[in-house]
Amino acid sequence: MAKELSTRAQDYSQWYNDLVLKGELADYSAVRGCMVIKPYGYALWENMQASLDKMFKDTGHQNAYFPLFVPKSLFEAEEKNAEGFAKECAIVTHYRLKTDPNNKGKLMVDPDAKLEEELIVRPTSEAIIWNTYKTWIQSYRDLPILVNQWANVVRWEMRTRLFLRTAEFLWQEGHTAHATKQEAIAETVQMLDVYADFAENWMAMPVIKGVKTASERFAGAEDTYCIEALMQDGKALQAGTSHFLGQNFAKAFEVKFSDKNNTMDYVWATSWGVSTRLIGGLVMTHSDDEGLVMPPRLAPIQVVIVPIFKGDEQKAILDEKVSGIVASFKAAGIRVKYDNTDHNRPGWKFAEYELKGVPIRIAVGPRDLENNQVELARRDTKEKSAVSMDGLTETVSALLLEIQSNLLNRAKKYRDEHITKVDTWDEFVNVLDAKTGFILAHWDGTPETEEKIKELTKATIRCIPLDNPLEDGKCILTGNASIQRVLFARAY
RNA sequence: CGGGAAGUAGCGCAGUCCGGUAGCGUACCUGGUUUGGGACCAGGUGGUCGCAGGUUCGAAUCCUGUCUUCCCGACCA
Repeated sequence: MAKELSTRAQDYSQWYNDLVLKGELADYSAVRGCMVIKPYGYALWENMQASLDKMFKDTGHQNAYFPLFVPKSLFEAEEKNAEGFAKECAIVTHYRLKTDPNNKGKLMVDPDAKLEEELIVRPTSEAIIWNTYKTWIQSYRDLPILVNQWANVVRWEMRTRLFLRTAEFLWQEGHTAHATKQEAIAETVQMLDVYADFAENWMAMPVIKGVKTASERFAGAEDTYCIEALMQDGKALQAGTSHFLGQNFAKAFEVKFSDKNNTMDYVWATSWGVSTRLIGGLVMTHSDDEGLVMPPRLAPIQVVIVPIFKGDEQKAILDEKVSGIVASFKAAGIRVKYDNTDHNRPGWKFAEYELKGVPIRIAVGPRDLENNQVELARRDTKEKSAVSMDGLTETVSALLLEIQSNLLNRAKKYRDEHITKVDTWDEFVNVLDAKTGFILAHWDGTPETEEKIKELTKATIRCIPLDNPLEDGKCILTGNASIQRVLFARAY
């Protein structure tokens, strides 16, 4: 029977959970705050990884892998970084269990197996990586180091949500070392551009590039650049960050190099990352009340073919005909699934693949064979049309591109309609509550005002957009002088 | 971590107040009829009621503890 979904209007949070669970992206697990990523969800992640990984390599980076555990003494070396993450760390204190003498069949932590030094399960890897880089770097000839790792990290969040905030999540973290400040800043900006490119052109999720204010900055960074996306409920999602770390980690870990003139200097650093949170962003950007909507470039299944038949004889004819179509699709690089299972009827399959967000559905039955055509349905607009079997691969390839760009345009239109310039406090509060979305408003530049606004409205400064025009104005809260508008929103 | 809700068959739920050995829908299996938007008929399989203690002749039900999840806050990518 029907898998009932909540609608966005009814209950946005429940709608999101329904899509993730019933669309079979992920499941809850027996572990607090940790989810099981199911094959369909993982296939999506693999497609994201593959695209990003290629972009990293095209910009000169290599993959490596560093340990899951960070000795406490290393973890605390960079003070601000340690402080920032201290409240959400999982810590390994023992290395052995033993059978509990007072409780048959149960295990207990062996008190004799206490570690000399606790190990922190990495919430991020700067510490262990910079401790390693120390041994890799002596001369300017060793620079730059351009390394990325695909890994899992653990942050003991108080409140978790599937993909958006889980205690363990998958991500990539790039960690680079440079001889000059300018080069490190250029790297930070370059990777931000890579993220923005990926978000817009693969995920079809428009983003605003910007710089975080001091209070929203990554712990241990000089500057945090970010991409901010807007979800359908009008809340912002930080989709990726790229940090200019200055010489903070080099100083904390004593990483120096000698330049051409044989003078010693600390190394300049960057780090940048995106996570499985992007999947949550993708879901909330495109999906509708019928289910997920996958952008073709990342969709695990781009085209599903549903045969319509009565009896084995018709099925055999269709199988034969469709196998040619499938081969042609595959040759053209199209990810296609032919669902000729007999235990679900066509109507069931239609609903199921809509829920899964497959961009294009092709239905083909005896009637179509007579007319040398198929029925083609697109997920983004729900339009159905009869198209010729001749040139079908080209038709489908072109339609996938069109759906990809339609999704981006649709999301961009929504996003642009939800960027509002306001000049007064009343307007600010009204827009935040009624219209929602991003708000461009003047701010006096002080952390105190930023904090006060957050307290009063739950809105935060998402970023100072990179291409921000300078413009004299008055802070919406204090009325003090301001030189530019900044981007506010309520956020995930 | 504070406030609220929940955990019973793969999934969605009833039963819990008032203790007596578990039920409905769906899914699944078998057979048949079906198949262009979530099929129908008949017959079946499947649960130590989240977990651990306790009270009792007897616990899904009462008591204590604990784990997980959802929603709203504080914290965060």
